Amino acid sequence: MSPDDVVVRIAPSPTGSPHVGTAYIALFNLALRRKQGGRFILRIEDTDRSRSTKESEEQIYDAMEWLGIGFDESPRIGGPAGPYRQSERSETYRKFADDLVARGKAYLCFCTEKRIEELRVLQKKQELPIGYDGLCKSLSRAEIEANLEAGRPYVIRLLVDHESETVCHDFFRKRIAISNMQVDDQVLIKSDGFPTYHLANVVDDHLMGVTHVIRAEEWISSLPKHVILYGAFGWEPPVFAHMPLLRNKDKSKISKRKNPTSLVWFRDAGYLPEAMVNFLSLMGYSPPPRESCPEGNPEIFGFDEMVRDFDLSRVKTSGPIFDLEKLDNFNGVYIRKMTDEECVGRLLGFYAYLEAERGRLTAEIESELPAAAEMRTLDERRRALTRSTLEFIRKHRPSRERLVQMMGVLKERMKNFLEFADVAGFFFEDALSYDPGLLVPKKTNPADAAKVLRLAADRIESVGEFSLAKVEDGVRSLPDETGWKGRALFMAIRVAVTGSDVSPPLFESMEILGREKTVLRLRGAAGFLDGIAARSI
RNA sequence: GACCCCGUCGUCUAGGUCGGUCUAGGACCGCAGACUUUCGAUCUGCUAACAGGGGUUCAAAUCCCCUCGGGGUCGCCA
Repeated sequence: MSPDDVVVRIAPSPTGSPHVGTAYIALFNLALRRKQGGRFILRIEDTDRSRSTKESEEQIYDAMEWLGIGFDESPRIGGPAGPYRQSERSETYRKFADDLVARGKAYLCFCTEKRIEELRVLQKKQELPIGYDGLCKSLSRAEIEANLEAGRPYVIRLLVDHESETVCHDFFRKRIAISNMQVDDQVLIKSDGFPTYHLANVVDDHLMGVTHVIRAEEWISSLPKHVILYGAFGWEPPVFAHMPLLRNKDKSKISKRKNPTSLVWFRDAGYLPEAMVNFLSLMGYSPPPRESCPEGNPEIFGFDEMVRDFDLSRVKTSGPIFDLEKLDNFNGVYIRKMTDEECVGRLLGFYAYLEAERGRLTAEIESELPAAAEMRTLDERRRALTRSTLEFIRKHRPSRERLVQMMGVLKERMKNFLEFADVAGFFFEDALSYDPGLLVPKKTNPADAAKVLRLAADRIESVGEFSLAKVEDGVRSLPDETGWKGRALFMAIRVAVTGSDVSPPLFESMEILGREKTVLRLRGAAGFLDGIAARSI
C-alpha cells in the first residue's frame, strides 16, 4: 500500500429502490480511489431489519454495475475486512459497545419508547432542546442488575459530556465546532440487539481501515457523535468530506415525490449510464479547465477523463439542483456520439433489458400514478413510451440490419432510447392511419391531393434507379407540373409516406422504406382521400 | 424553534486559497438567424448573475462583519 492510497466506501442501506444520491456519492468515492490508488468498499448497512430487503440489496448491485461503478470489496466480492453486510457483524458491534460500557463511555438505558416519546413531546412544548435526559445514567449497579434480571429491554447509549464542545473537521468546510449541549446521548445498540447506524458505521470504518469518508451533507449534523465515538474508542477519525445534497427544483433535498430518484427509473427510461455518470459528475464539481476539449463542450467527459485530473478540493459545497433537461441533453449528446452500429447495439441491449423486465414494467404501468404533480407528468410520459416500446418490440422484432439502416436519421431525433419506437414506428407499420387535415394542404381539396399523390407515386415508380438523388430529381418537378406550392406538396407526400408532419428527411425516409412500400403508401393515402372526396360530394 | 451548512446568469458552474488580468467565462434551457421544402441535429448571434448593507484597501465577485434568503438535522431510519 503506497502512502497515497485511500480506503473509501459507500454504505447504502438496502431499503427501497437504489437512489441517485448513492450513485452520486459513489462516483466521487471511486474517483478518489482511482486517482490515488487504494480500495473502494461497498458495505451494506442493513441494521434496520424491518426495512431492509434482499431485493433492494440486489438492485444496488445491479444499478452500480449498470453505471460501471466497480468495487474492490463488497458482500459479493468479499475481502479481508468482511463480512461486508452489517447484519452479519452483530457480535462485533456488541463487543465494542460492551467495551464502551465497561470503560464508562456508554451506559445501559431501560427507558421505554413511550417514556422517550413523552419526553420529546414535553421538550417540544417547553421549547427545550430535544434529546435524552440522561435518566438512566445514574442507575446504580444493583438497579441495572435488577432490570437485567427482570428481562427488561434496554438500549446502550453513548455517554456525552454535555459541558464541553466537539471540534470536527470537514475536508471542505474545515473546522466545525459544536457545543455538546446539542449532542444527544445517541443510542448505539437498539433494544433488538442490532447496532444503530452511528455505532456500526464508526466501528466498520475503523475496522475496514477507511481513510476518507465521502458522504452526503445530511450527515454533518451527526458528525460530532461520530467524532465523540472515535474519541471514546481511542481511534483516529478518518478524513470527512461532506458532499452537497442533490436538490429538487425548489431547492429542497431531492425526493421521489418531486424527482425521479431511483436509478432503476433512469435505466427504465432509456438513459445511458455514461450520460448519467457525466451529468452526476458535474453536480457540485467541475474539472480543472483544459487547454482543449475533444467534444467542443468542456462539460462532456468520460469517467476516465474525470479521474485523470480529479481533485477533491474542487468540489463546491452549495447544493446543486438536479436538472433533468440538462441530463436529457447529455443523453442526446452521448447517443449522437455513437456510430450507427454502436447505437443499434446499445438500443438492442436496452430492448433485451426491457424484455427481461417486461413483467415488472407492465405491472408498473398498470399501477397507480404518483400523486405529486411533478412526478406524475413525468412518469405518465415514461409509462406511455414504455408501453409503446414494449408493443413495438413484440410486434416488429426489429433486426440489427434494419435498425442500422435507419439509425443515421433517427439517432439525432431522440433524447433517450425509450423515444426510439415512436420516431421509428412508421418504418415498420404496414398500414398508416392518416389525418386528412395534414394530408390535404390548405386551399386544395381531397380529390386534387389524391391526384397529386398518385402522380408522385407514378413518378417514383418510373425513375430508373431507386436512389435518394434520382427520386428527388423525379419529384422535384412536380410543383411546376401541378401548380402546387413546393412546401405544400412535399408536406402532403411526407404525411402520406410517414403518417406524420414531423419526420426524418423525406427522401432519406423513402430510401430506407424502399420503392415498393413508398409507392404503396402514396397510393394508399390517395385511396384514403378518394373516400373522403366521395363522401363530401 | 435550536444547532449546523450554503448563497455568481432560470439551472449546472469558472473565477474566490495568491484582491487588480472579470466592461464576470463556459454548459443546459430560452430567444433570433442560417441550414434542412417538416421535426430534430448542426452552425452563428443574443438575453441573463457576483443576495443586500456596512467595513478593510489605491483597488473586492474575491478578505472581515451584519442582515436577509435557502437548505439540512433534531428517530431504538440510514
